[in-house]
Amino acid sequence: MLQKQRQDKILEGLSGKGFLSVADAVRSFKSSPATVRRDFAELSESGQAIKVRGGLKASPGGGMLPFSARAGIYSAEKEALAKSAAAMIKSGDVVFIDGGTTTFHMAGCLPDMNIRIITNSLRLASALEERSSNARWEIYLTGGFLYTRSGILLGSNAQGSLAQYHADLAFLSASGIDGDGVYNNSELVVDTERVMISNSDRTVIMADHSKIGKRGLCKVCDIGKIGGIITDKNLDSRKSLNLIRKKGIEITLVDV
Amino acid sequence: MLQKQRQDKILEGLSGKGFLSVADAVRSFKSSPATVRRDFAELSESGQAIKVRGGLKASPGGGMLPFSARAGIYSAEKEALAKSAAAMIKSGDVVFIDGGTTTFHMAGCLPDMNIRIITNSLRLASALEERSSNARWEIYLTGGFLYTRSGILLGSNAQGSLAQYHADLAFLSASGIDGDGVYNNSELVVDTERVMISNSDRTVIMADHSKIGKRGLCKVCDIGKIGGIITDKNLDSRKSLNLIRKKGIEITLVDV
DNA sequence: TCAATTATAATCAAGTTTAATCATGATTAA
DNA sequence: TTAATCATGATTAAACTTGATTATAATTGA
Repeated sequence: MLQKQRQDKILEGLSGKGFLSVADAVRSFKSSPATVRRDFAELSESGQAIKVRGGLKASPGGGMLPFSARAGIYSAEKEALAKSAAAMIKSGDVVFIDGGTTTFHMAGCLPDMNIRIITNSLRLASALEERSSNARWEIYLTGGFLYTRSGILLGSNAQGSLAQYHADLAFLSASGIDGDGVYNNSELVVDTERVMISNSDRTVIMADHSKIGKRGLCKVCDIGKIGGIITDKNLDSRKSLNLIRKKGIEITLVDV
Repeated sequence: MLQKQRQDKILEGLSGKGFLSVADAVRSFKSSPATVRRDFAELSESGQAIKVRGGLKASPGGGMLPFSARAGIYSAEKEALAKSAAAMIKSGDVVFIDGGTTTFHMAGCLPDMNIRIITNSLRLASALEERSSNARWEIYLTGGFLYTRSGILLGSNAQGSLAQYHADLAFLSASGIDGDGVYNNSELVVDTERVMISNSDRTVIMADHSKIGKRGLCKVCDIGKIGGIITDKNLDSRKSLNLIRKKGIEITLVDV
């Protein structure tokens, strides 16, 4: 396996579990400990993860896969979720759109209305820019530090930028959601998401079925703060969903 | 098989898997390793993929910058000015880079050092992001309203973001420059440029020969505020340049 | 605490990959 | 036709990656 390929897979594994031991990596990649250590060292050097004794830890800004690696996952579902989310937007609305692959799909299906879009995703802004020549959109991007693997702007500057706006709707991704709260894997992402939630009238979580009933590294907010959830019908069990519904959250189930 | 055909197929394969090794490509296309490498190098040069040891990796943008960002921007002069500008940067520097096609070229030639780059150009940030996996850069983007024709962030939010930083060097484009001052054609652009100038130790204007001795709609600043000018040697007349030199501005003349 | 265990960093040789160079044949323009 | 340009494949020296080895450092548990 190519070196870079292996390193991307390491980051992928890391974003799921938060930690990867040298021994596990040796098994998964059939490489020698020396090679695994060198990979860990490089990823740590370049700030994409943190080397600790015995293995590699996800960095605080991590939990974010290389965008290209995630973009393909469940894309049919994500596309459907995005369509459903876009349908909630009315002319004149101001909307926050979070970074992440699910929300990214909204770029392709936002209605041609008078809307203002505020995002911290470089990718989303780029994609919107391409389509915007015919559309009546105003696009605002937050400032901040660019996390180059995910194309998201984060940090205090991003939060400060967001705090200057108020939106009718906020569309957020999540790595997990259950009857208790909403979760995501990166601390820094969570920080900006909290600002979006508190500065918008209604928050909608977009999460494909694989996220329902799961949790993640960081809790974004109590489930009560959420206005609605959009997910797809490919759920294994409706148990977690019913728990969420009991809390009075509006759930939109999408056919794929 | 034709070169173009082969490269298209390479990109096709890449979008599915994310990786293509030299060895695999040699098998699929029945070409020599040398040819495959040349193809990989070209695709990487043009930003459509990323060359890594052993093969080719899908670009983090999942594919592409906005088409307009790639098309018709290249020019040998701008490339040369950008190289000369990049050579001024030292490790540890904080640099402002203005939006504009000349400064955009710096994305391709910034040195692999520990530098922090602050820009209000979405295109530049996107281009930098694609190259940043190997480099030690920290990229900051200003917030603000996205001007979709130019991919630049402007407005009070952009100025406010910029005002929070201080840079060693600021690289600015201009639509004109003479013995009196520096000029640009958009008020909003000029507003952000003024913030860059006042918040940096040294301002360098990047302007090809056609801009020397010209003016523009808005005056950005007095010529005295400028630290240096980078231009090319294809000047018709050195008269304006001498006027500028008399004011004590350092002028870098670049061969094309 | 100390010794046993485990993890790491440094070094080296073997194996790969790469960039640079050149020669060849195809294509195009003068 | 001739010259010029270009894509291609072969060759080779240099650069890089890898796994093994070994000495050093950190952790563990009695």
